[in-house]
Amino acid sequence: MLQIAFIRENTQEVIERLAVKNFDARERIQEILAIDTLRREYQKNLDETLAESNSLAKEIGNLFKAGKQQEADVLKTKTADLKVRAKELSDALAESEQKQNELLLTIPNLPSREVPKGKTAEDNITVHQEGEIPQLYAEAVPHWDLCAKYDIVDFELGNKITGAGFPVYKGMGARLQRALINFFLDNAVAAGYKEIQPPLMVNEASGLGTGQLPDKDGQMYYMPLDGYYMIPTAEVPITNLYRDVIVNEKDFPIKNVAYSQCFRREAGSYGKDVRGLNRLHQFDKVEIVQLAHPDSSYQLLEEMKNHVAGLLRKLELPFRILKLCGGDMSFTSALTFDFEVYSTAQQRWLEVSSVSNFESFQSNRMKLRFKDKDGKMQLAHTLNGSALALPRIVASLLENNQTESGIRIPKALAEYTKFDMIR
RNA sequence: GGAGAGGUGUCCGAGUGGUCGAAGGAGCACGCCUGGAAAGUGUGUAUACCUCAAAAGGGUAUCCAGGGUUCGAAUCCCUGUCUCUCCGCCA
Repeated sequence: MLQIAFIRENTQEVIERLAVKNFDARERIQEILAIDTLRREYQKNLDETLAESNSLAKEIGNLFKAGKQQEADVLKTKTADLKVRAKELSDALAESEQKQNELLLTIPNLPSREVPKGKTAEDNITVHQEGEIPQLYAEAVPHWDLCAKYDIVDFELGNKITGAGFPVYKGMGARLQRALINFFLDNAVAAGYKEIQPPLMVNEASGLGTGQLPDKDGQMYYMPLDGYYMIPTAEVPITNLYRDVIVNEKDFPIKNVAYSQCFRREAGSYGKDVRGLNRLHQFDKVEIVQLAHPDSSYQLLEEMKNHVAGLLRKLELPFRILKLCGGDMSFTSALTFDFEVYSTAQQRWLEVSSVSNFESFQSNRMKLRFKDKDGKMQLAHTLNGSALALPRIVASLLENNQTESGIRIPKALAEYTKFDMIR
């Protein structure tokens, strides 16, 4: 959430930068500013009214003590009017505050100044590419066929038990999953991230904190009986660990890593994009999250990118890094880099990681702050990235490493799987 | 799920319906003391919003949350929520 004071003082800049995200904020901002003026007016009047009745109450108390009943009673009639007025004003204030807040929640984060203009994924900029795209033998097939051939991921069984998008991992498939999770976690811990195991369901306040709500309501699974949401990513519980927290400036950067299953309704997805492991309702992901001092958040974003790149290198996967254009960025992000690995049998790039700096957008929603050197309260910056999401990594590992005699497991990973071929 | 007890500042902890943003302690910060440290000692130590060009200052709110009673609520009443204890159920 953007800060109202910032919008008030930098109205034109806010509108211009939001335009990079293809968000026409002109009308909305005017509306917010109008309510802001009104809100402050109510606040002022209410404060004055309450100040008056506070001082009258004090006087009445003193008169009672002095035994001056009658004089006290006279003042009492005065306070009755003030009370009515205070009630009206506080209702009006609460209403305008709520309205303003609702509107503010609908404004996306400002893109950082280096975000390229653009409307769709076509306009993203490839900033880096490395690794060789392997030459496959003639009968090479996409991963869903490999999954069936080696009986490692069973989509049919998942359909039976739950529904589409909930695969069952079997045998070496299940072991490969477990190996990848440990591989990713170990690498993150070695890089200084503290391992956390969070709840897989969160309450509404947490959804609001990281920005899934109200923007992506409908993309999360919801448990109406208890009012909980299944997490779409560990980012939600992990970042919300610090909701309403004043962290110690000396502790920056705070680095956490969590493995979790992720649940996404993926309403509106269809076609070849959802084939096999390409898009699932339940999947596994290791997520890294950092809380940072505003001065160093972009430096840390680079560090996170390097970490992710290092993982892909160890897995010997060809990958590229995209800087997302304004139109392809998420609601909450200020700058995002996507990592894509090449899936040779599908002949397409698959997104396996998204690394973002949210600046103070999430921390303002969460009231995640720190006291700076001058003793002033400041919002921290939050960052996160996938390191990594499993399904498409598995897809490309299977496809890129398939041979006539089985699927080769990269060396770094074989230490974890305890097998180097899937046969 | 049933019964009971309780939620006060960074922490511990006091609190009678008015003078309580809140005693006292610990912690922390800065100073004095010391060769240095400990001890001792002095001062300070919440957040949000409004007001003010800014700072200083001032106002309002906040003692789990939301309502209510009252001229006045940390204190009384109601609801919710969380924690603890006991019982039940259970991986």
